Formats: sequence, structure tokens, C-alpha cells
Amino acid sequence: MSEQTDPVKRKPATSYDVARAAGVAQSTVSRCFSADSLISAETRQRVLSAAAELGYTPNTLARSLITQRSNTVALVITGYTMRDSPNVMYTLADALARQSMRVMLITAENDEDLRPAVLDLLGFPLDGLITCASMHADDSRQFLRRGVAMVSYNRKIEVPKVDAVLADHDGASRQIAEHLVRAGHKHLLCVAGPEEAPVSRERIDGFTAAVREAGLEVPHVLHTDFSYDDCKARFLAYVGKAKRLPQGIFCANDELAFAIMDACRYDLQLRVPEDVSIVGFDDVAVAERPSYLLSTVRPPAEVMANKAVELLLRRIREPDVRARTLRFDCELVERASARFGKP
Amino acid sequence: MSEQTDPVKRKPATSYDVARAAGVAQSTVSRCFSADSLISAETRQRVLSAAAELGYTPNTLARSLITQRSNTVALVITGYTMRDSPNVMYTLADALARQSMRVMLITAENDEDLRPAVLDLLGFPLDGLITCASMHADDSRQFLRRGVAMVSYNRKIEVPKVDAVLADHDGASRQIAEHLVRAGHKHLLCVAGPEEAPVSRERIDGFTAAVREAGLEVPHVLHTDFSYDDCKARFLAYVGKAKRLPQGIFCANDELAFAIMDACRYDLQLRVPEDVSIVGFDDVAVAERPSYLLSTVRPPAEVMANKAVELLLRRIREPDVRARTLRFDCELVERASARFGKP
DNA sequence: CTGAAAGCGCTTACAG
DNA sequence: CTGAAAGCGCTTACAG
Repeated sequence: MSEQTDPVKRKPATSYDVARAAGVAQSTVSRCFSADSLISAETRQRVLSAAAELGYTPNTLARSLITQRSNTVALVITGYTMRDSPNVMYTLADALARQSMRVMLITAENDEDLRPAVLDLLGFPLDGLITCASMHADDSRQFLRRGVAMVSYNRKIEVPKVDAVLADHDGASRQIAEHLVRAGHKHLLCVAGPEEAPVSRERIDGFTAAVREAGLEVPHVLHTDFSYDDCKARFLAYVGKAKRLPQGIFCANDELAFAIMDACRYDLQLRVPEDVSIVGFDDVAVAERPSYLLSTVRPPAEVMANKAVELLLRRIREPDVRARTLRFDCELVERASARFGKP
Repeated sequence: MSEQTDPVKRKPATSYDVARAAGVAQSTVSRCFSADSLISAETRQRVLSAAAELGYTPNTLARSLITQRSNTVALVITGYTMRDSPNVMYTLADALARQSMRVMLITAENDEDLRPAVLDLLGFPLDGLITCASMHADDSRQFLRRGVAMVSYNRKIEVPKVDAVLADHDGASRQIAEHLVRAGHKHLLCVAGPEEAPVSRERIDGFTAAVREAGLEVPHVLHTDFSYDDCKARFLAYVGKAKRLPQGIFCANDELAFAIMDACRYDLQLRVPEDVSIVGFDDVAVAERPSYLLSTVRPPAEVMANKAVELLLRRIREPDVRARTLRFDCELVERASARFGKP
């Protein structure tokens, strides 16, 4: 039986192996792989070619242990948010990668399921963490205590030293309400996610507050699990036993609005917007297609994601500056699915 | 000026700190945090409460360095795939998390941009890597050489010891072709992604091969950048100067099919499927909505993702078993957008 | 410019 | 059951 080493099982080469091959000290090898070290061109050349020969790359884990920088940022996100706005996630990950940060992805179906995975991360010396989900204040403090910089994306957070990037859902929802009221809609309906979904809640609250302030009857809120099917079913059930059809429907996001629009058109044979105005939120790609032409609200998601990364990097550099909350205006996108009243 | 330590800047407690607080050796502390160590209940109790007091969690980096297991798997995925099938990514990440694996996310807009980020990862002692993008064979070998288990998701890969999980795009596309031919469609068109997109190519190749074998004229292939707008524009331009309209259109994915359907209905005033049959691929959620009712193909994406993780774990345990390629049948989903001929 | 040495925070034989 | 010691693979003062 030969002693040939199988390349698959061979352990990666270390700086000692390279040092031996190049006839230098291990510390010299190390210097060749850090940016600003004084190394003679000739030595560097020899070391680098020995390294290439052995397929050597410095072990970043060992490096992190000693530099106390892991160059790793955790991205915490629920399955729902990921499926619903994959682009937010892509933009965050991409912006991080461009800053030479590694991205650790923490995901689970909802905030509660996320928690064990998040806590498990306490043992990993992260440089930073961006959360697109609501975290327990206690958990956040644990991370802060370990020196992890934190930024919250689209979730309010009341923990000191945690920055936040928020879309002004409240303001946009109020504008929608005002437009619908001004156009003469009297009977309004809201279609929301689950009771506890924070973004949905914010949007619906803003809308109903503005309707109340306009002196109209406060709209009924239909809660759903955010899915198309559930939304459609609940809406049809609601309409079935309601005294009258709503004239305007505000949905906490575009997917809900599509379900409502389909239900109105294909199940109830209503014309949109002649019989009913429908408004969504997010401006996903499908919204502008001719089959929907959904009036909606566009939060500046990419800008916000890039800003979140910027805030995070700043906080990594200066951990003790006061927490900043950046609030971004959303753009109203008026299409054919709703009658809006101009001021 | 007081010497009060700011909790935010305090370095995380180490096992030595806990040992001192509990009056035991550092190695004893370590034992309390590994599963199957012999520790007296009393000692463990004392150590654990000291640890809780200090907010101590073992540093997984240091642990990995010594155990040679990082419990980390890299997920390599392009922006396109991520936006197009966020659910694949979620399923992969979730399955990994359930196996107590950490997930490192590597993303970039396309295969080429992905490369630097992937190579950067060579320095991180991964346990495994799942790629949803095409990797250079050389790069794959570098990982294998470092003992990283690899699985390719929906990309053929010819490197030994790399497992693959594939949908049978070829077979499904051939079936679509046969159905369209049998229903009497003579003039067919294919709408593809970019020339080099591997999944798109596989689907289109299967379709055109079957059409050729059926003795019909080989369909023209319209290449697009996968975006709705580009697809629509190129299609309308093509139709504008074509001698006749195609009777059946096969699209490499559902998004392209939606663009084609909208163009047919709203720009060309054609009826679907009376004037033209349209078929997509993927069965995204929008496909079954009443505004589209798209006939399409459903690859068992969740099953495949779970299987990919299963293969990966198996290969982590047994690095040297022969490479396996699992090919999954897709389901034809017949809706209203195409006339299919029954055999 | 280069080397010898200490140390990052752990795990794990090895004794006792 | 517990402790002392070696070592995982690096970086970085400290000398020279």
C-alpha cells in the first residue's frame, strides 16, 4: 500500500509549511500577506511563489483571533422579508461585500424562530450586525456588550447605540388616506398582515389615523397571514357578510393588493378603479405591469440598504457615537388602480 | 476622570475570566461548554452561573481553530438567482440552520463578479460550500484541496467529488415542445436569457431539440437580459420585422413569459391562448393568478434544496465517496395560457 | 529588512 | 472528576 497522500484529505498548508519551503521564518511569511509590511522584493517573491506552489492562503480564522476583527457582519432576516424583498437583502449583502466584509446569513420563518440562531451567534466575534427583523432588546444589548456594531433596517429599535434606517411608512400611509378621502371615498377598508407584524402595523396605523382625523368613520382592518390565498379568502368572506362594499382599500403591501385586486375583478366582477380603488405599498416589479397598474408607495429600498451599511461601518469605526435614526421619505406612485383626489 | 469601564467597549469575557470567578481551571470551564464532558454537577453549576454573570459565551473562532471544524457553509449565489428564486435560497439557508450550520452568503451580480469573493473565501476554513452559480473548475479544486465539501445546485459540474442536484430541464422542455407540436403549433419561438446563462440554455436546447426531432423548423431564439423590459422590447422589435407571428412561444422562465404575455395582450392585442400559446418555466407564485394563468413547469425546488443540504452533510462526513448527481423530474403545470395537445 | 517569542481563546490528550 | 500543558495558525511588538 503506497503512502501517497490524497489531495482531498491533505490539510491546508500553513505559514510554517511555506516558511520551510521558502527558507524564511514563519513571521516573514506572515508579513508577505499583510498589506503594509516592510519586506524586500526578493524575499516576498520567494515566499509568494512557495505559497502558490503549496496552495497556501492565510487562515482568516487565526488572523481574526489575533486581530480581534472578523470582518464579518451578520444579516438577520425572516423568510417572509427575504421572499418579499430579496432585493433589499441583495443590496445589503452586495454593499457589505464591496466593503470587504463577509456576510453571515441568519434566517428563520419569523422573529421568534430567529432567536435561537441569533443567540448562537453571540459566540462568533462579529464586527457588526444588520437586522431586518425585530430583535429582543436584551439580545441586542448582549451583542453591544461584546462590541458588535448594530444597525436596524426598517424596524424601530429603542436600544442606545443602535442605529436605524427607516422608511417613513406613517407619512406615506397618511398621504394615501388623504388622497382617497379627497377623491370622495367614504367607506374604506384596510388589509393588513398579522396583528404583530411591525411594518404592516405602522402602515395601517398611519392610514387609519389620517382617516379618523379627516372625520370619516375609522376603517375596518382585515388581518391576514400575508399570503395571497389567505388574503383573498378573508376578503371574500368579509365582503360576503358586510353591509356594503368598501369604496377604497388600502393594503399593507403590494402582494396583498394583488390578491384584493384579483378578488375584486375575477370573483366579484368589480371594475378597478371605477367600483373600488385599491392601493398597495412597496412598488414591487409586478405593480407596474399592465395587468395590475397598481397605485402604490415606493420606499427607497436600495438607498436605505446602502445607507444601513454606511452607518454600520461608521459605527464599527466609532462605536460610541450617539445612535442615529435615518428616516426616508417614500414616493407615491400613482397608477390606474385608484382614484386619487388632487389637493 | 473616573476609571469606570464602558460596557460597550469592554472586551468579551474569556474562559480565563470565568475560571477565575468560579475558582476552577480554565480547562474546567471549557468542559462545561462541551456536550459530553465529565463534570460534577456542582462544579458545572458554579461555572455556568459565573459564566452567566460575566456574559460569557465560548468564542467559536477559537474553537474552530482547534477542532478544525468551522460549522460554516458558504452559499454562493448570483443576484439574479436570489431575486428570481428567493425561496431556494431561503430553503437552503433554513435547512443548513436546522443542522446547526452557519451560513456565509457570497453574492454578486453574475458568475464573473462572484469570483473574487469566492476566492477570498479560500482563507476561511469552511466545512462546505453550496453553489447556485457556475464556478470555475480550478476554483472548485482549490476548495476540495482544502477539504471543503461541495455541492452544486442546478449547475452541472464536472469536477470529481463534487455532488450535484439538478432539475431535469431538458426533459421538461422536451415535453413542452411535444405538447405544443401535438396541438398543431407550427411556428414556434423561444425566449431565452443571455447566451451564456446555463439554466436558460439547457431549457431552450431541450425545447429546440425536440422540435427538430418532430420534423418542424427549428425555432428562432430571442436572447434577453432576463429583465421584463428588455424582454418585451426585444420581442416587439422581433415581431415588428418578422414575416409572421409565432403560434407558440416557449420562455426560459416565468418572468420572461409574463413579459411576452403582456406584450401580446396589451401591445399586440392578441388573445392568449387563442392567437398564441405561451409557456414559462419555474411556476412562480404569480403564474397561477387569474391575470396570467400561465402554463409552466414546476421544478421541485424545496425538495432539491433540502436534498442539496443532505448531500453536503453526507460529504462532510465521508469526503471521499464518489460524486453523486441527483436529477429531479419537473411537473408540467397546465393552465390557460397555452393549447396543449394530448398524446 | 528579518527572526525569535509571546499570545489571541479555545480543546484535548495526559496525569493525578 | 479536575488541573497543567501543549497546540490550533496566525500577528505583532521587540531585538538585531
